[in-house]
Amino acid sequence: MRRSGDQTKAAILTAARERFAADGYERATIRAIAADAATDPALVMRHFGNKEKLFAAAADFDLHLPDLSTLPTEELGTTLVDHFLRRWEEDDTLQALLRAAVTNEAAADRMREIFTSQLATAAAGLADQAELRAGLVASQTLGLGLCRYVLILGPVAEMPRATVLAWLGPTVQRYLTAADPLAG
Amino acid sequence: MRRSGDQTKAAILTAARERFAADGYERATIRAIAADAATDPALVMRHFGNKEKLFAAAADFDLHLPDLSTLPTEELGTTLVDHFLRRWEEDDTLQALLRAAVTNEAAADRMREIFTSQLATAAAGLADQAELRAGLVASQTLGLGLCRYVLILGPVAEMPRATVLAWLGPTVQRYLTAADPLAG
DNA sequence: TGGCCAAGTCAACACCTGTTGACCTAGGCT
DNA sequence: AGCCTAGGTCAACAGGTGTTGACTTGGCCA
Repeated sequence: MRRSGDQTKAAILTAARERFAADGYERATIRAIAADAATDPALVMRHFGNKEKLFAAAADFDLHLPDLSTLPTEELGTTLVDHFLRRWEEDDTLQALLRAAVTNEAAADRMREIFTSQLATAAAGLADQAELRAGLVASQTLGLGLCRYVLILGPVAEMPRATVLAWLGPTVQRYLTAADPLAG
Repeated sequence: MRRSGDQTKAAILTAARERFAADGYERATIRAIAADAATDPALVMRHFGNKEKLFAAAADFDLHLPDLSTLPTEELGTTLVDHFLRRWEEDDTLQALLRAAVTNEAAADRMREIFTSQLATAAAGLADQAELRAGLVASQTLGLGLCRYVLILGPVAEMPRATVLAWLGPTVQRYLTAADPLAG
């Protein structure tokens, strides 16, 4: 029996996400991805054109942020941190994106779009200076993802979920809703 | 006139730091580094042995954290954030280290040592759970460096220094000195 | 002056990369 | 049956990589 085109394409996509997440853009080779998907490098090219487009397809990502305006104000920060943790864990995509973004301009562009536009849109309506607040939240949540899932810094990686929420929740909360500390 | 061995060695080291910082470990090639240092790839090998050792030499780094116990308690956070900003800006080393650490295990190891041991040592004496607090501070400061200097997220990269200090200072301060929010 | 050694040059190696094009083959269609 | 096409295989390409070894050259010392 032979696989359908869509089946192989999906297998390639999954393998690509795993490789990009584990190795970054340049160390993830088409040959390795093809081998993981039990297929031939040439088929990868036929399905996705070239390595850049394969990455673009594998790293398609949306934060799927909840509507923050319907939440009780005091739970904002914790809810958001919890959401980020789940987004990191349920998928290899964010890890692939971050590992690649550090050396690949296309990946960096996508990160900018995600952590600037998407976050700023969600932050709008809570307080003024939505973009600045989105940037602050990005700095803390990306730092968490970097330390916990990419660099695997002992204390951060081993921290129980509840501890992360208890410490970072208030930080994100403040970034989103507190008054500008420089005003006045 | 011919350069001394030490002069070329130093030129190579500088070029290597810049290339590793700009391109990451795999995209920074010995040939490019040699060209930047106006020398020959073979000389790079003679001076440093191989690429791994060259990176190790180029990414030699110490946070040089101030003694936190002598500081007024309420300035702890701001002082530390300011110190990190300066450490990122005065040198390409931290950027080289972070860009490489994402795909290179040796670089990741060094990052772990720096942002776990060095920070935990400085945090000891301020409160209990020094390692946990070091991890929290690492997540915020590395996130800041990542967003501001590596990914260059608009809002974070353009934020004036004073704004960074005003927002992140209190966060770091809390991570270092506040009581465990889960206790009791 | 002649010799010696550090410093620099050059060409090649073995290997790996993305990518291409020619080829084969299973299996549903008329 | 026989064809046609989607799916798969294979070998090769051009280019770039870290690394090596043999060679040349400049400048100091005896």
